[in-house]
Amino acid sequence: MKNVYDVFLERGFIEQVTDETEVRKALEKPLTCYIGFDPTATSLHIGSLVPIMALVHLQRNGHRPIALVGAGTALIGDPSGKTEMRQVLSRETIDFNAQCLRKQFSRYLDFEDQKALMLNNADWLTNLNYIGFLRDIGRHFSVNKMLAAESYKIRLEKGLSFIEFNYMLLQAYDFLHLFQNHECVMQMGGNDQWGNMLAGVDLIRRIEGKTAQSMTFPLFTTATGQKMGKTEKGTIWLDPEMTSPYDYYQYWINTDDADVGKFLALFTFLPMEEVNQAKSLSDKELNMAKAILAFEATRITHGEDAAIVAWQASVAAFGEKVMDPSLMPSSAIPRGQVAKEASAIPSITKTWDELAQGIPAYELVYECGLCSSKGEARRLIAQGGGYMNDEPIPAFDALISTDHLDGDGHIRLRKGKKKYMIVKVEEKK
RNA sequence: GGAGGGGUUCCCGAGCGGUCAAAGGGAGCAGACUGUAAAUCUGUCGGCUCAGCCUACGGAGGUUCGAACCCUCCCCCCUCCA
Repeated sequence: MKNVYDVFLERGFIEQVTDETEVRKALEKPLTCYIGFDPTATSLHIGSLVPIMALVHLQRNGHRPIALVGAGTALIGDPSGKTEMRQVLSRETIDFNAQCLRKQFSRYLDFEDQKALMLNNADWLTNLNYIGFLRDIGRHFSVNKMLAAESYKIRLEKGLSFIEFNYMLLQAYDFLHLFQNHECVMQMGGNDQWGNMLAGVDLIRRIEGKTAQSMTFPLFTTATGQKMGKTEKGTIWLDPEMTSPYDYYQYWINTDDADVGKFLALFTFLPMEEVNQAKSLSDKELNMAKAILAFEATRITHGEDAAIVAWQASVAAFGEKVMDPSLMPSSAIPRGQVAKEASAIPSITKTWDELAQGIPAYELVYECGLCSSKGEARRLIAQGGGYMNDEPIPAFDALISTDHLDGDGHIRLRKGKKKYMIVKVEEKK
């Protein structure tokens, strides 16, 4: 079997490693490796997908991943690379979030028979005794060194409170705790965590006299320099209640050209030989590759059924697309003719009577959520960016009524090129 | 605790008594061009019952016909000193 290290390497997961040869060697045998996740919301978002995929790769290759929910450390807030102190969340909120994340992880990892573990650092951190902690752990840390750390630099200019300054000690302690109690010898995480992770490796060396390893992932931004998973609609969450599978799919299909290959490697399990095809694609074919990326990514997070519905909805909204069967054949995306299925396109329902009277276009555009204010809706339509059934809406106050229903009893509203909304009507009584 | 400097619209940042919903930039949105991408150019960019009105310049008061701009108190941030 291939060494996971090489899988990580060829798929672009690696930014820094403590010791490349040692890590590769260690990964020849099953080992335990952890990644921490912050329970700052009830769902993870696309930003956490790289670490999640890394855990899945580990498990698939016979290792034991630990997903560590940082309910304890979230009480402190990591100052690394942040310009300001983080909003402090209440204990209750954090605990609730931690519970939600547990469920979420089960979609990606198999927790049967301890094949993966999910732990919460509140279990050991909240019981620490202050004096004991200072004497056992605190004495191993040099303030001089910490002050020099890159991750604190920004904050030294703007102010760093003592509570945050301790974050590094706690994360290091986590690693030590997992090392001692769960034979965890490696930590992975985003590159912004490098300093905190090294602190853990260091602590293990000082206290246990043993070597642990860490590895960081690049912090991905899109080719346009945006953070992964942020759009004008807000964060792209992994929870289907918070971000619908259709929106999730659309996020991926809007990937920058330059990112398609990279993302296929990171966010799908397609074999690299097929992923590499993407590099030579352009125009229509590249768009197909984007559809495959979107489909596969949606499938991993929301399941195959949801992915198929999203793909059909996309076809319904943006037109027929027949998938070339030779393109990335490992993908489960349906090939050939695709049924158009509009049900995943967001919709609102009006009663027959309401619609029969006619509703001014800007009101309807606002009401269905395409625009966040009526003023914006007016401007949108006045500037020609509002469409009904693929025709520009002639005036902002043009009346939309039952006359505009199509054969399926739908009115399709569109904002710009990509944002669709369907207005349905209740059956006439 | 003391001295000084600050807090402006999503972000940065100008404004320092009326012409200020507030320059400029960034982000966002739309149009043109395209490939549901990028870049570029154009427009737009607080809300509404939209030629008018309402809400906004850390908070609360005050001066004034009129305040983001002046005064008082409070809160927060930064720098230096303890």
